[in-house]
Amino acid sequence: MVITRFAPSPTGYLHLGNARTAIFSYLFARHHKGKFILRIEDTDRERSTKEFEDMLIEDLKWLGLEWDEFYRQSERFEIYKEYAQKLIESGHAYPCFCTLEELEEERKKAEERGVPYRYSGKCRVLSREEVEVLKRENKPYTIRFKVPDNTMVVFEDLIKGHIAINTDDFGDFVIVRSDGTPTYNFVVVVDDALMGVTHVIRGEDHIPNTPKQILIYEALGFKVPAFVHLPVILGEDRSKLSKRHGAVSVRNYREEGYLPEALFNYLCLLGWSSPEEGREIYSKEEFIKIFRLEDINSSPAIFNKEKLKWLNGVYIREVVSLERLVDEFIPFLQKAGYEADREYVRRVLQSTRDSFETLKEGVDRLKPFFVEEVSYSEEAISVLENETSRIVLEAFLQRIEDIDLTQEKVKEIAKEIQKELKIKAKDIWHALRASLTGKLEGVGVDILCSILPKERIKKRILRALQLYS
RNA sequence: GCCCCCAUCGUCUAGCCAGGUCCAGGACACCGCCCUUUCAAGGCGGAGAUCGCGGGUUCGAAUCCCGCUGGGGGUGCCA
Repeated sequence: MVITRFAPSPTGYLHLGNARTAIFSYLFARHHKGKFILRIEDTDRERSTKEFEDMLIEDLKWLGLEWDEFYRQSERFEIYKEYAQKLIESGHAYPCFCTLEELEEERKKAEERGVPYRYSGKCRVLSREEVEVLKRENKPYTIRFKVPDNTMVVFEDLIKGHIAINTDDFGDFVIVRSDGTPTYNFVVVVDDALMGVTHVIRGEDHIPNTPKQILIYEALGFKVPAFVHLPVILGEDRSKLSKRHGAVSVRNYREEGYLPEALFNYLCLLGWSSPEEGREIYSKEEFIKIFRLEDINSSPAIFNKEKLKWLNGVYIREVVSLERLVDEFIPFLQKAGYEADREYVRRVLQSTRDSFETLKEGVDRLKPFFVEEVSYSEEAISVLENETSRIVLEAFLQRIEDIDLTQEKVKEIAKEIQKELKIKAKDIWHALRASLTGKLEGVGVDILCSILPKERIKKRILRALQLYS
């Protein structure tokens, strides 16, 4: 059975790159009817917080991911301790009493001489007696993994292919900190092995860690899983997507009014392309059905907000159901301080959902449907100040009195006014638009009139008349 | 510095593994036209890549090989 996992550390909001990694892991597991695990990697107690963990989980759920098992590394320290002990006993690891300062010194020296830095292995040769003495003196120590000299560690990455790295490139590394907490490269192996993870899917920034981990798998007698290193997501300037590129967390996009399905879909399109050439819109279920690792591109992709936005627009106007759209839209309305009953919102969106690309943009564009009174732009005011506008508005008011306003009816009335009063169509619509929306651009006036309660229409026109004619 | 990864329109990509059907296809963005009461949306069309560069191999290379360059990542008692 295929088992994959997503293993974020709760040190910030869910990053787009991580979200994509999670999605691919999830899709791969579901495609193979396997298991998907969520594991919180909070071994770094300094930087990890419960708040971020909660946010991470919330955002993952919002994206539509569900997991079959959940773990938190901070609750598994006993297990790691046990395996660290095993490694020491089998001679694969040893205590290291070097201080941070000593190591810094070594590093600096290496740099000065222009040679790649590796831990010297000073403590590797300490005798059992020396270790006992130092321990008795209560000297703090880390535990280091003993890395064999000049050995090629080789693995077949399912995306990158054959990768070979020489152990001399890294040297003995720390697996347990001096405060007793285990480090990433060590716990990730213990957990993946114990949890039966078959495919380790993660960002390519982990490639250099992989040989270290393979060495631990082997030392512990665990089966080495398959590795899948996803290309990273880059910002416009081709450097790794990060905070300085602006909105980079799932949360940001959620708050901007992006639909989870659209973000999910877009993230999948970064680096993955459908075997059905040309098709880009897929539901989660469809993705699960056709997702294959072979279709993942091995080069990094630049995140393009424009395309995400376009895709979100596609979802808003034609993919999600009206009811879902209403559900998603209402919180944004409320946040903007507008109130409206569900049925009204439903009617508004039914005829306007094809004209905006994010929910936030939608709220802005549909303002005239939800506010009591509008405020006028300079251009709108200058239109309203025209004599023609006054005539149009008065004529319109007169004619809507006993009529049930539909889009067609509004157009009819406009035509009547055009004919009878010899006023250009453009001027009629301009006047109506200016008085009803306070602007010269936006939703169709006929649509607005067919949905906005007549009392409000009258009130707005009257007010415009009062103020500017 | 050292190690590793990557390289097709501005961007995401198809094609590359199994060389000819590719003077390179699609999507976003861009430009133009149409629709139209405005702005969007939509429809139609256009421009945009000598496939990073240089060598090979071959009758033939985006596709195979070598070198170079460029970009990215890693180089932690972070993950």
